Formats: sequence, structure tokens, C-alpha cells
Amino acid sequence: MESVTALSIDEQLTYLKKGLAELIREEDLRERLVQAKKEGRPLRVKAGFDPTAPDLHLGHTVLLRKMKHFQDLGHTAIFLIGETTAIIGDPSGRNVTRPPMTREQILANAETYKAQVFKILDREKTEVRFNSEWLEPLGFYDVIRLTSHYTVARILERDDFAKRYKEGTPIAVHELLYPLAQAYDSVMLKCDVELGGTDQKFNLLVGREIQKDFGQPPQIVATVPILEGINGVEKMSKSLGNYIGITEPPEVMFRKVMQISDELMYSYYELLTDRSLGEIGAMKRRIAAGELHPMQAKMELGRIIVTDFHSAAEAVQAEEEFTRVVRQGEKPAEITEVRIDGPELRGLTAEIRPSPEDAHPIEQLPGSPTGSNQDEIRAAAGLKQIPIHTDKLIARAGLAPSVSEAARKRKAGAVLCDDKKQMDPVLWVDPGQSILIKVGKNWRRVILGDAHGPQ
RNA sequence: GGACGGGUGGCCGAGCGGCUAAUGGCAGCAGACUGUAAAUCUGCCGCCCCUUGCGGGCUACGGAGGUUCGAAUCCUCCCCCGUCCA
Repeated sequence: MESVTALSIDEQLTYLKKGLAELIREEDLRERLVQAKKEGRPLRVKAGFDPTAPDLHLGHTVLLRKMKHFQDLGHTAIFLIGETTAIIGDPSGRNVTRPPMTREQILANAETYKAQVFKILDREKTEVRFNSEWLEPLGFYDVIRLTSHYTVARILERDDFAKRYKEGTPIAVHELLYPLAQAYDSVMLKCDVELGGTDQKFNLLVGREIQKDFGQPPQIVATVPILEGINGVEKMSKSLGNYIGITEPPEVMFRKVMQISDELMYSYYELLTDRSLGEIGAMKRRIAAGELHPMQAKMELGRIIVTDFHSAAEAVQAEEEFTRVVRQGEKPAEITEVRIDGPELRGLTAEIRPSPEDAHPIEQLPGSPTGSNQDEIRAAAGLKQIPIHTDKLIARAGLAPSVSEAARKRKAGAVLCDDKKQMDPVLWVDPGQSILIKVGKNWRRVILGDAHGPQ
């Protein structure tokens, strides 16, 4: 990227504008870029992150990528961890209540963050800061002074506040402080630019106002679109379970990318790759004309994303795995193994009571599919099979969150044991054997201990 | 401080003495179809136990009590939210 620094101001602007939802104001940014160049001073570009969720996902990377673009031009990215503001919790969204976090949790999350963000950001040009640094020492007097810079009417202009106020849903007073606290961060960090998602627009703008009051030039505000989750319904979020985590294994990432809808694929291309809008448009046209299969385009997207967070080699592997496992229905190369030792196996054992119709001894029913065949096979193999609860086994193998849920899956025909559909609540197994179980899209290899043995 | 309205499953939202683990929608899960896309169709969608069963138990309609053979539904007190008045 060293060539990028040689770009003209116009070219720099174009580079920075790609993928932005809004830029306030473009003229200010141009001016600031000129100024920076003249003074030989890198711009200070801030983005705040909430330390409540410990893992970063692709939604965060939209912002990180934009920060990187600034770094590419030689500027400083400030990765701000909103330690103190997390106590308030950004009230965007309807839930007011947030469980308070301990300092240890926040610090631990911050550490995980740091480990992850440098997959994208340039370590040399990044400042990691905590806003507790300046927010914690503030006294009540300071808070009053800060809040006096803004008015209730203006705070209530914020969309979600306005909406909640109108609807009559509660707004706690401390929530009103969030935008001000965030603005104060900009003052303390002397930010030239603040980046955020479009849902942050209001908060970012307050920063401009407050900076002016503190005698600083107002920061430039740049917003990026919110990345939709893989279900395409809501924004990507870990708690909604519709995310692709940046530390997830290559195959999982690839598979999740393939899960998104065709429509969503274009915005992923736009927000998560370096493809230009022109290229994306061309791809769209080729797909519409039937020259390119959408699945091919999506696989390409999968390769790009996996390459970014892992490597090109792993991307190829992930794709092969996907083709093999998903499209051709073969078993995955790696299957999680679960061991169940003897004593535990006994806990899964089902009791077999003959039902009234089966009153005859099994030996007298040579044609019985359930009884004697099993016996014959068993006898032939010289093994003594034991009956175990299918559902409990599935739950124990981590393929269902509860036994009830496992039973539902089984009844729905979603369970395969050693490639055979398992509808029966009782499964006959040989102690010491291993069973390959598939529930829905997930596989497990369960290795049984010897229920008869000593341990 | 006063008057009134409201708190139901992940969310929205019905129900207002038994047939209600609780209509419906969204989200989710599984199956069919397919490109693990979309659309569509089907089933499921609190936990646990008994191998199956229109089976049994437990937990659930803000909280605690009460009335009743029986309560999400009625009564009392409390907590929380909102609106209007002060």
C-alpha cells in the first residue's frame, strides 16, 4: 500500500469514500487532508467499540476496514474501548437494561479484541485507548459542566429517543448522557475524524458540537452501513446468532457465507471486500444475464473472506470441504469426537421391558426384525449389545441442547446413526464401538467405553 | 401526592375461572425441493422421566398471599412501566 501515500488529494478522497454511507462534510475532510499533508501530521481517526461482546464478527470489520483505509494513507487509527460508556450501554435499540459488567470482564474482552483487530489494522499506526482514562476521574461538577453544553430538546432529536419518548417507553436519564460521554471522548482524543455505523450518526454529530464548545475544530463524521446478519433480517450480532466471527474456523466461515441469500451477497461484496462498485455491478449483470451462476459468485466471496482471516490455502481447503460435504453429502474431514466412558454409558442405558404383544421369548420369533436379527448379528459378531437412549446420547454428544430437543429432532427424521436414519428411541450398541451420528448439519463421532468393564 | 391504563413464552401480541404449555405473527429448528440462495410445502418450537403411548412429573403468564374442586384469568398487598393532574 506504500503507493497509496503518493495519491493526490482527490484520489485519497475517493479511496476513503468507498463504502461510506455518509460523510459529513466532504469539504471538511478534503481540507483536513490538505492540512495534514502540509503539516506532515497524521489525522486522528477514532472508532469506539463496546467491550460487552468478547468476539468480533464481520459486522465490526466493516468499520475496521475503513479505519485501515485511513491507515493506508498514513493516518492514526484510535481503537477506543468504551469501558465507562459500556456501563450506560448505548440505548440504541429498545432494551434499556444491560447487565453491569465487572472490570475484569471488560479488560478480558478488551484483550480478546486486541488479539483480533490486528488481523485488519496496522499495529504500528493504531492507538488502543480506554475511555475510563478520562471519564472515571470526572467529578459531578465536571459532569454538570459537560451536560450544560447540550440541551434536552437536542438530545431528544435522536431518532430512537424521539420514538421511545413518543411511544411512552421509558428512557432513563443516564441514557441521555451517552452521546455526551462519547462526544467528550472526541474532545479528549482531539479527533479529526470519527467513524461509526449509520446508527451512530447522532452520537458522532454531537461530538462535533461539543468539540466546538471546547475550542476544537469539529471532527469529520463518516458512517458505514450496518452489515446485515447471515439471515438477512437484522444487523449482524452475536447475540442474535446471525454472525460470522472472525476467529471462526475456515470451513465454518465458508459455510456461513454460502448460507447468505443472493441478494445479501452483493452488500457483503461491497462492505467486506476490496471489489469496486463497478466490478460488483458487472458481476450483478452477468448473473442476471445467466452468464454467471450466483453460487459461483458466492463461493468466490467465501474464498475472499476466508483468505482475509486465514489464508488462501485454507480458503481453498474450506471450499473443497464445502463441495464435498455439503454438495456431495459426504462426511466432513474432521468430525468432533466425544468419548463416553463405561460408567457414564451405563447412565444412558435403556431398560427393555417386553410389551404385551411380545410376550413370547424372542427366540420363538425368528422373523422378527427388531428382536432376533439383532440377536443373530450380535451372536455372529460375538458381541453383547446393550440398548441405550438415542435422545440422551444425542444430547450428551452436544448435538442437541436438551433431551427433549433431541427427541424432537429424532422424530423429525433428522438423526442419522452410522448413515442410517434413526427413528427408534432405543439404539443398540456394542460397548467399545464408535458411532457416527449426524443431526441436521452437524456430525459427531461418539466413542463408547465398555459398560461392562471395571471403569 | 392524586386519577387512570398496563406488566403473558426469544420478540410482538391474543386470552380474562376449567377443553390453556397457553390463538396468531416474527425469529428459530428439522424434513422435502434446491445452489445448505430465494420462494414454496410439511412437521416441530419449556424442562425432565418411562423404549413406543390422545403417558407421567415439574416449571411458566411482574412478585407474595388469598378465594375456588380448579386461576394467566377473581380478590388483597407489594414491585415495575406509562399517561394525565399537582
